[in-house]
Amino acid sequence: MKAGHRNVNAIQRILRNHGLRATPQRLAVGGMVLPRPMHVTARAVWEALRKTHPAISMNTVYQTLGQFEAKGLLQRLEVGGVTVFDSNTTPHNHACCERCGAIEDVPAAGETSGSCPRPPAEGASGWPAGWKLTGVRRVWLGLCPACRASGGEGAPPA
Amino acid sequence: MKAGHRNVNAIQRILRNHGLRATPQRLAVGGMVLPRPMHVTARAVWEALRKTHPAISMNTVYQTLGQFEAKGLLQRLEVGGVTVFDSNTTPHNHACCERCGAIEDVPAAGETSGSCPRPPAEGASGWPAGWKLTGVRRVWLGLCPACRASGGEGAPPA
DNA sequence: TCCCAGTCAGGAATGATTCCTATGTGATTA
DNA sequence: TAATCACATAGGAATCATTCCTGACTGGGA
Repeated sequence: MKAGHRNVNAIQRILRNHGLRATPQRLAVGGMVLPRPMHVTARAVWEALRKTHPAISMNTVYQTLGQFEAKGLLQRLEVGGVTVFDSNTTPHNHACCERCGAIEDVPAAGETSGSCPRPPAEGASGWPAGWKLTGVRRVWLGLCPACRASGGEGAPPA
Repeated sequence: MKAGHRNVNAIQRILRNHGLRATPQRLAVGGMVLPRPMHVTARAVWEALRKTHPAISMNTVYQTLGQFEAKGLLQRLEVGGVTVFDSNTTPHNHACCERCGAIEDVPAAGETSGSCPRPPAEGASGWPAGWKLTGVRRVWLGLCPACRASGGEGAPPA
């Protein structure tokens, strides 16, 4: 849970490698989201960081997350009407719980190989006429294990 | 362009069949979005209907669209950070222009049959452990024909 | 040490969506 | 046809996420 110096140095290196100044705020945001794949909202980051950086503003969090996204360190998702940042930037899909909003990564495997992370060849059947496709987002909808277990198969969200 | 009586009657029938009162506002919303597949935002509906119903409120539009969605007459999409309602409720995918935000339906054909509109068999490789999947949303990202033609292959959104 | 670009915090502004409430209206029943 | 009631509507306030603006601050190079 506690970010050691090794961690901080690693984040610092990542930021500098991407042309970003390693400010305390950015190190804090990076130290929270970059070490492992996770999904967070801007608000969640802000609330978590206020414990260690009481003065940090939402503005800074949004700006920092936006910069991380621009540098390819994060991926922005809009799932279930919520904007979340995903620190897993490899091609993959997501499952979204329709009851609690939980999001889980789903590997792109198990589908027609290459059909998910990359668009099909232009002109293939089903290709929207005239479009230039560059990527695809796939979101599975359903119930997460917790909601499924709590008999939520039809119950409304909490 | 002009909604004839035949059209109004058809909408009226649809509403009643779905247990909804056929009020003028609902007929107006339904007459605009139901006759043919289209993608609209709540605001677009509101602005269009103000011409014929100057007093209609956003509240009513949101509520009506929400009811249509609840009855399965519309499908709600969140694409590119915008909420749009799609009157094509058959299983299909969407292409979204990253420049102008245009949305186009993409038939589910041309992919592994059954892999898109329906989730794979539970337990298949790539299935998120413990989840109960009920559906999938796939969005192709790219450039629409218009933006592509206007040399927008790298230009920023207007 | 001075200067400058990049950062930051705070607050205002914007825009979508939802909530609240009094009033209006369609459908049902007598 | 009139009375009644539940459902709908309009209007406005409230909420929430996100962005914009501004002035102050900071680290690094000249």
